[in-house]
Amino acid sequence: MAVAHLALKRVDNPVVLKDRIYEELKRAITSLNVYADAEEHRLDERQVSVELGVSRTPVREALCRLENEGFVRNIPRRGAFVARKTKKEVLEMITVWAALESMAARLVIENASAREIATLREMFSSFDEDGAAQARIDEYSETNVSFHQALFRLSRCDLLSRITGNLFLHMRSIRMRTIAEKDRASRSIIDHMSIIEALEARDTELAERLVRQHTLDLGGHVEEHVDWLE
Amino acid sequence: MAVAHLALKRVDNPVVLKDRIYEELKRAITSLNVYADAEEHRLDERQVSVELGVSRTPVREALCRLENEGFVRNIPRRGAFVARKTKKEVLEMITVWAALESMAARLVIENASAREIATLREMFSSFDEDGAAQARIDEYSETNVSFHQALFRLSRCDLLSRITGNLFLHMRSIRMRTIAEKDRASRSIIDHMSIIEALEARDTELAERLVRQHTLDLGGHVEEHVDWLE
DNA sequence: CAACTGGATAATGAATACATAATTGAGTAT
DNA sequence: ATACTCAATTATGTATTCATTATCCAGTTG
Repeated sequence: MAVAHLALKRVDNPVVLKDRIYEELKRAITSLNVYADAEEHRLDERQVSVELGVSRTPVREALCRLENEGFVRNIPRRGAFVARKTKKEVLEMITVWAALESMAARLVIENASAREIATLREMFSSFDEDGAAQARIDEYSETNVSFHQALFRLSRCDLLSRITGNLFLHMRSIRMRTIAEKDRASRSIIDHMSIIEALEARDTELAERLVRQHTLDLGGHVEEHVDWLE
Repeated sequence: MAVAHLALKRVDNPVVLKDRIYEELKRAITSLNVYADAEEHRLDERQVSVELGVSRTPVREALCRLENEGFVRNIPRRGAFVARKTKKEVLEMITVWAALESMAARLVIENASAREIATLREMFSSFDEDGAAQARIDEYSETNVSFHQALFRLSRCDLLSRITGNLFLHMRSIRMRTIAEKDRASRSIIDHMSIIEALEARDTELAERLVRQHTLDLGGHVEEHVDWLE
């Protein structure tokens, strides 16, 4: 009897409820603008479980994970709340980000091909004219995020990408506001071009310094101008 | 009736079972030498809950958190296992560590007093003679860890400390083995002294570079000599 | 005798039930 | 009328139960 040689793919781990709930809650939490209104966003376990059509158990496990990642704050006997970062915490996130991304820049120079680095430049090709970034600020903001994510991807270090992934989510609402402010976009695009040039020139020290400074500048901006964080 | 103005401290959150179980499991996991023997360490939910005298629910929540922090690997319908890092993952942890600690060095120079920096030097005072570190290798290893932790503490950045705290725990068993190897201790103490001198001189760029290189050297050592990681 | 099939067993994922603590509102007293 | 007390209600923390799935062993067949 001939054994059929089927091209079988390894079956992916059975997706469990708690993971899907985790994903869904994370999506929901990161898409609502936490800093827009003053009131606290409470996550009612029962309500969430009813809305998702599941019991409280997997919801609680998802909330545990989200709490550990800093998206949710759980107060015993009081319930779960969408976490709001203090200004100090935001500044610390930016500091960590600067540390990680400057290391990513080093690794990009070590590991990425000229072709790959060129893709970074191409991302900004449609913003060549003066003021284009400012004019299409939403679109530019997307590109901006993509640029930073690409930097981490090209570093070939999964852990860097993973840690930063959550930092990005935390920073999203904050970033959306700051990047939209006057004169930040044009400044930002100049920084990015300098970074790309340093990468192309394989100048490790320069690239590292530029990346770090670019992010720390954001920190300085937040420090000075953001007053809507406690 | 006069209202007494007592100096009241905010009452600490009621400690809940899942948190204590988390602490206890984390302690137990990080103290067993995962890389010593080949067999997988399985965490039986029922056994754990019976041993701790609680139900499975808080145990599961603790395991969720530990999984999220990378100490436990949960395979659906199979159970929880103590996570073993691959060589790639260890090298990535070291990379992240280098990134964070070199940033910490910058912040130490910004934020720490001369007195505080001096405490770093004092930590090594009892290892002054040549070979002392090598002779009392266990004691030196403790001091070594304390040094790095102190660096993060003096950076005044809680987030840096927190992220690194878990990295340290992950690295503990690995570090214990590598630091004990021939000639690593004396090399290590020289590095540390150079770092302290750079901090004392408030030479940001030098301190940053030395710290990064010290940690990346550990990475290089692991890359080259550690063959007991998959 | 070896290998495959099928059921028994055991453990995890999810749901439900129960206990405890916090909040809220009504009632009463000052 | 205001403020305090106490009880009812509600929601969280934990335990327990149920269901599904993976593993393992025995029986059967070639």
